[in-house]
Amino acid sequence: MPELPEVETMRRGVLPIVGSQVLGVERAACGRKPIQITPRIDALARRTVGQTIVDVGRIGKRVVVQLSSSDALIFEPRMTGLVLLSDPPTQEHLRFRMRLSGSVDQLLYWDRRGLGSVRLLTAAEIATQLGGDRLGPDALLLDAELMRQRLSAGRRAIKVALLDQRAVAGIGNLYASEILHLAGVHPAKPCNVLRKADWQRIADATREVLSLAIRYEGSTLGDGTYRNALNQAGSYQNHHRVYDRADSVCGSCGRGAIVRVVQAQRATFFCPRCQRAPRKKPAH
DNA sequence: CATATGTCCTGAGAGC
DNA sequence: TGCTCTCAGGACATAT
Repeated sequence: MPELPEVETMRRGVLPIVGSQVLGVERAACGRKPIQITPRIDALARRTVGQTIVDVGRIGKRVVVQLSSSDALIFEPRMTGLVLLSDPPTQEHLRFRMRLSGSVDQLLYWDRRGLGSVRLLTAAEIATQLGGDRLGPDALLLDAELMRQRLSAGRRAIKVALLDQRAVAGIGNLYASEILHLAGVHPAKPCNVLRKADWQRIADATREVLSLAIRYEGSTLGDGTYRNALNQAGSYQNHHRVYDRADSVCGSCGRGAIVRVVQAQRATFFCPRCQRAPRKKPAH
C-alpha cells in the first residue's frame, strides 16, 4: 500500500524521465473496469504531447510529473498502483502508458485493484485540490511544534489522527503503527491528552521511520504488490517493528507480545509494554 | 464543526 | 476439490 516512503521511492525511480518529451499517451487495453483518467485520453493527449517533463515531485502520496506547460500529471496509486519505467508485474493490470523521447522511452501506470487514478491538472487546480486547505504539511518536513499544532486539538486517537491527510500528509496505516511504536506512544491515546514531550517523540519517530523506510525502498508486503519503478521489491518489511507481526515478541523490550487491534476499521499493531495504555476512568 | 461509517476494487486465504 | 465469504486500506462521499 503505497504511503510516503513507497511513493517517494517511485518518484526517485522515475526521475530519469526528466528532460524527455511526451510523444503520446494511451489507456492500456487491459479489459478491466477502466480506472479514472482525466481529462479524456484524447484531450489528455492534446495537452501533453510535445511537452517536456521538467520535474518529478511528490504531493503526499501522489507522484507529480511536471510539464513545461505548467500542467502536471498526477499519479495517485491508492492501494495497489505503481508508477513504472518498464516491466509491469502483469499485462492485464496495466492501465496507462506515456511514450517518451530519449533513453527512457515510456512511463507506465499499473494498478491491480484499480482504485488509483491518473489526472492532468493545471497549476491552479493543483493549488485548490492538493493545496494547504486540502492536504496538511508533508510528514517528512514536520517538526514537533507543527505536528502538535496540527493534531493536538481533537479527541481522536493518535493513530487515527496520523492517517488524516488534511492534518499531516503522507502517513498511512502501516507507518502509523511503526511510528507510534518507535515513539513509545499507545495508539489509542486521544490527541488532546498528549504532552509536548509526546509530540516531540512522535515527530522524531516520524522522520526516523519514514526516512529509513525510503532508504530501504519501501515495504513490499506478503502479497508482493508494491514494487519500485523497475519492478523490484522494497525491503523495509524486514525491519518492521510491529506491523503485521501480531503475537511476535517485541524487538524493543524483548518480552511483550505484539497485539493487533482495530481502530476506525483499520488494523493497528503495538506493544502493550512499550506503549502504555491511556489512563482509564476510575471505576466506581 | 468534528468524527464515524460506507464505498470503490481485486485477489489471497479461510472455511465448509 | 471448488465454491463462497471476508479482508486488506488508499481517499472521498455521506451520515451522525
